[in-house]
Amino acid sequence: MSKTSTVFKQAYNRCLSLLAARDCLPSEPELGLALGVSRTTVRTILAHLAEAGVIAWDKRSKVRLRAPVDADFYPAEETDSPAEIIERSFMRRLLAQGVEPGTQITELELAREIGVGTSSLREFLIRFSRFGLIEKRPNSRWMLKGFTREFALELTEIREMFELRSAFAFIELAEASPAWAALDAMEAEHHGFADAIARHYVDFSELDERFHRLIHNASRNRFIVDFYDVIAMIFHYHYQWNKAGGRERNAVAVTEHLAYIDALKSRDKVRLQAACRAHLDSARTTLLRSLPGVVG
Amino acid sequence: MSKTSTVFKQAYNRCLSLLAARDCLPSEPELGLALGVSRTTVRTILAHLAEAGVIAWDKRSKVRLRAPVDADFYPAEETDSPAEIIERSFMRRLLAQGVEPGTQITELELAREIGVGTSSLREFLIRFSRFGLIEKRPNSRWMLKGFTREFALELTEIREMFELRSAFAFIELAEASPAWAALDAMEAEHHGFADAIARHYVDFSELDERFHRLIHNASRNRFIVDFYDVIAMIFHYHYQWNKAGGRERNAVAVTEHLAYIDALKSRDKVRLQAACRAHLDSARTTLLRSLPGVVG
DNA sequence: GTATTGTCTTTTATCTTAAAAAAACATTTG
DNA sequence: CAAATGTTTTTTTAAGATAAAAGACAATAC
Repeated sequence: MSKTSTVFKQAYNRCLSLLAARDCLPSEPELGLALGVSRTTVRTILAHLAEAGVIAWDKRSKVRLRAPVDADFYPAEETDSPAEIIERSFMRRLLAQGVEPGTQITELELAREIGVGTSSLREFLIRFSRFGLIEKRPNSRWMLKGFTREFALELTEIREMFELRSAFAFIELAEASPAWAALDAMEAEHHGFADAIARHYVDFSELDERFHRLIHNASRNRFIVDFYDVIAMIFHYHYQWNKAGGRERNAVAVTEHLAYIDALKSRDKVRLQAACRAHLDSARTTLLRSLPGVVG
Repeated sequence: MSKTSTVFKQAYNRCLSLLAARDCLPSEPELGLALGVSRTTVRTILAHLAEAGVIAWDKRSKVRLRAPVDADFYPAEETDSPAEIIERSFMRRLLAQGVEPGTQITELELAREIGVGTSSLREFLIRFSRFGLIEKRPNSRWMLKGFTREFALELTEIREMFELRSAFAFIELAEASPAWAALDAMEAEHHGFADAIARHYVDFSELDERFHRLIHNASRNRFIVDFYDVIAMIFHYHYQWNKAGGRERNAVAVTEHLAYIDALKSRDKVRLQAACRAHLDSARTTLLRSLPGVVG
């Protein structure tokens, strides 16, 4: 087969949502910008919308004929690209189901099980190998190393080095740096969470990631910034399937983040080191406790 | 087309070299181990050797009929896999010729220029992207970030963090650890270089890499160990095409390594920090000085 | 009976191909 | 004539095909 049309389908759905609130659509380049796709895809979308009777399209005029209904949207199963499907099912195997360290995997077999071509799977594995959880011997199979206690310790060791260094870089930023404004905005968001934590705790991981990325960006070092991808990936999937104690965990994290933000604003290195360490320590403890096979 | 037979050709050449010194060959599994290939490939090699009249092969007996001559060997152009060809030509563009930061590259065009298929090239670029020199926007091109001063500074910043930490981990190793014996052996090798540096300076980079990998391994952290791949790659190619001052550079490095080794053996943290820093500082200076467009 | 060889099966590396999506170029419209 | 639309070309994504290489199993030799 060939390239899937998931880009089109996702953008089509987004365009339908857009149409719920408007009665006409902007120019093709503008719409492309809004949907994050090329004009070629925009025109495909417009053609389909016209065919579905949602809009009347004639050159510059794209007028809504009727409000979009649920049946107009492409179902979720069709909007995921093979790359996304592979990532999710692979991470599920690795983190949710848990695999024995040393398990070997073959590209062909895994591709068949997930239902994608070998090339997509192969590219995913190559991309994924930088996370340190799999390894390949040339002309031979991939070896799963497993999400073990050792992995978690090695990961957090680097994370702590990088985050501490980034935090120190942060307080050296000029007063006028947009990072300080972003920090203020995040402080407000955290207070919002502290108030209504019970209702929103599932969404905290997104704020958590944005907060730590803001700090890491202050390092102005691509290796430090990129390494956060590893952490984000692990935390994203691991906690998604391991929600035990999520609520209390997040309440603690919000408090620690607020202390951390305070310390950053004080520009006091001793306070900062203490606040940062405190948060990283509790993050490590939480991660280790959630691992299978560890009594805690 | 299909998989290339470079594994066979390389192993065939190595087997011919082996035959120069022996008058018969060992069992198939043993030979496979010696050549680093599977028995399937061993049997292909034996069949070809027999056909070329180099050996007489009948079951367990593989007797040499004549000494291999130059014409028996596969030429160098045929023994490189597409993956190796891609790596070399890509690195040449990037480091030797130097590219403007921000240059965009298309997979298809580059594949045509190098003379390989798009999938091989694509896989290389994905693998290479972890080095922080290229970046990709989905459904669009790759962007070369260039081997700039910023890159060199970001790279050395991490390198210094990791190496210092590894060096401290090294002196905590048990007396019985094989790493100490390996360090002694390397010290001797360094003394060999110090004596005959003029003749061998081109080979120093190999010893340099082994030395630093020995230190990094003491960290027992896969992220630190893996990161040395980035450094090794950069140093390998960069100095290969930038030999100016190589001789003096290596003489200095040997002296610094010996001081570094001494400091490790003393297990004195203050001395170690000084020796390690001194070497890393001069490595950084050398790298920065060799960059184009920097006066120094 | 263990190591070696002979045979067969599976898997990887690589190229080719097809459709989707982007990008470039040409034409029209306000 | 600048911004939009119409058209064509190029490039990426994804799957499939094929020979090389690895791996597994059966048969043989010492």
